[in-house]
Amino acid sequence: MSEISRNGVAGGGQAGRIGIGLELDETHMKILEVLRENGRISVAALAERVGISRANAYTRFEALRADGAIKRFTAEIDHVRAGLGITALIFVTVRQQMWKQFRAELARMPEVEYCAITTGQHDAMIQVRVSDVAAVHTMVTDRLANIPAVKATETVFILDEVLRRPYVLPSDRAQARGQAAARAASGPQPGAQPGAPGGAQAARPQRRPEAQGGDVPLGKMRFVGAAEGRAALRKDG
Amino acid sequence: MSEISRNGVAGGGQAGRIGIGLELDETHMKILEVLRENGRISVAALAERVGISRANAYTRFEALRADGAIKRFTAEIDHVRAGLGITALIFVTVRQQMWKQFRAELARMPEVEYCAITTGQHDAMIQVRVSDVAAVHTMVTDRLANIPAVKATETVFILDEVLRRPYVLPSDRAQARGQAAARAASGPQPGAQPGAPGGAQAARPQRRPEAQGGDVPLGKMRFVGAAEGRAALRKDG
DNA sequence: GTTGAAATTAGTACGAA
DNA sequence: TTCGTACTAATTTCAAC
Repeated sequence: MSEISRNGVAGGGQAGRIGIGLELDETHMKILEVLRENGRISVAALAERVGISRANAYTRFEALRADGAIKRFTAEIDHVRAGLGITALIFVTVRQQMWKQFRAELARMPEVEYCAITTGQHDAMIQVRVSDVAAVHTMVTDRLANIPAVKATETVFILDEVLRRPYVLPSDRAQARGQAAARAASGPQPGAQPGAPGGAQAARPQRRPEAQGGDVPLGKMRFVGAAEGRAALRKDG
Repeated sequence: MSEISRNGVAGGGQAGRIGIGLELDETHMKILEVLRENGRISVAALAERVGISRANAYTRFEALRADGAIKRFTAEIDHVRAGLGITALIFVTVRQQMWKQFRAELARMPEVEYCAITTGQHDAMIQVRVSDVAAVHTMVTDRLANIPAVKATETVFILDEVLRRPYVLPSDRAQARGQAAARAASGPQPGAQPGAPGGAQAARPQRRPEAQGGDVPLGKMRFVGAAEGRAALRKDG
């Protein structure tokens, strides 16, 4: 189990939760959508936007929080303004049976913002934010190199973060499918507004765009599977 | 300019902001730290935790928001509970001079949660969240393959998200450095609390841990530079 | 930049549909 | 379950210091 799944809520008290919890209906999803785009909205305003009563909104809000469907509320910071203008991805190959140590060491590195275990050539990807490129070098050669669990690393720099979206819920999907189908009929629309949330009340046809013939030869697409024994390694972390 | 830097605040009105904006002092940083771990805290409680008056907290809070240092407030959702249990990373090689189109198409794919332009073998990394593995396949072969800008892709699956931290501010760094130095003197402390925010008032010695002899041969560490002409390509997106 | 008081709003508890 | 209302507590705003 990951740290994320173990302690979903920072500072919250509902640790060790197991089981499916509550079933999320469409109203729950609407609440999550609103909360993702504006985490500081008042419950009263939330109720109005979702179209339910205030009391109901309070009940569902608390349920989502307690259930863990909402893990936490956070402010997205402009890292450049905060003095951490350099972002890098470090792909790490981890020595077998040493995941636990790797994770423990990760927890001690505050410059690590995100870490995921992946299939493919490497075992994990970590994202770090630091003040300058020298700090990346220090991070990799001094900090990561001192972890016995780390077998090898590969570092790339992030030049630009094009997109970071909070609109990732199944309901968006249906909407996009409809838009895509419409586009397929009417041609491209370059001026589309990517992040505009206004479509919450819009109709969401469920048509799916059919395959239209690719520009990329399928041979150039690689799906990279897990390295040997990766699945087993997940358990001991 | 990326979408992120162009429209920092979702739904906000302060678009098109240029320039350095306000200088962030230590109090601003404290505010950001608190807000990252609890985006729904009241300004009154925030003032108390930071150790300033309410009026001051309101002023600074608004300044940070208007300046764009706080881009938005959002709720972190448990994607598994929300029905999007599969996360994948797709590394994309983009055809030169077609970044603009690539970005426009990305904006139409709601399953894309994050996209960054990187140095290294590929040009961009996108993170997608979908309901099942088949959807990843569909996404890559049907959606991405139809974008002329996409030359090639490589897909890996995320097996587990070990860490997602909101505690990424320069002030954390000094604290961690002090901890690291202390550890170097007193031995490892496996039971350390990674995400515990309580250390806000703690002393932050600025000592840096010196290099202690690596376990990883330096030859196994790769820093991957930008592909040819990448810097130029950034401008036209 | 701080404190204190007024106005507004948020959160809670209840009965009714 | 959900809604509507009334009640209590808290927050935000605005003033003077």
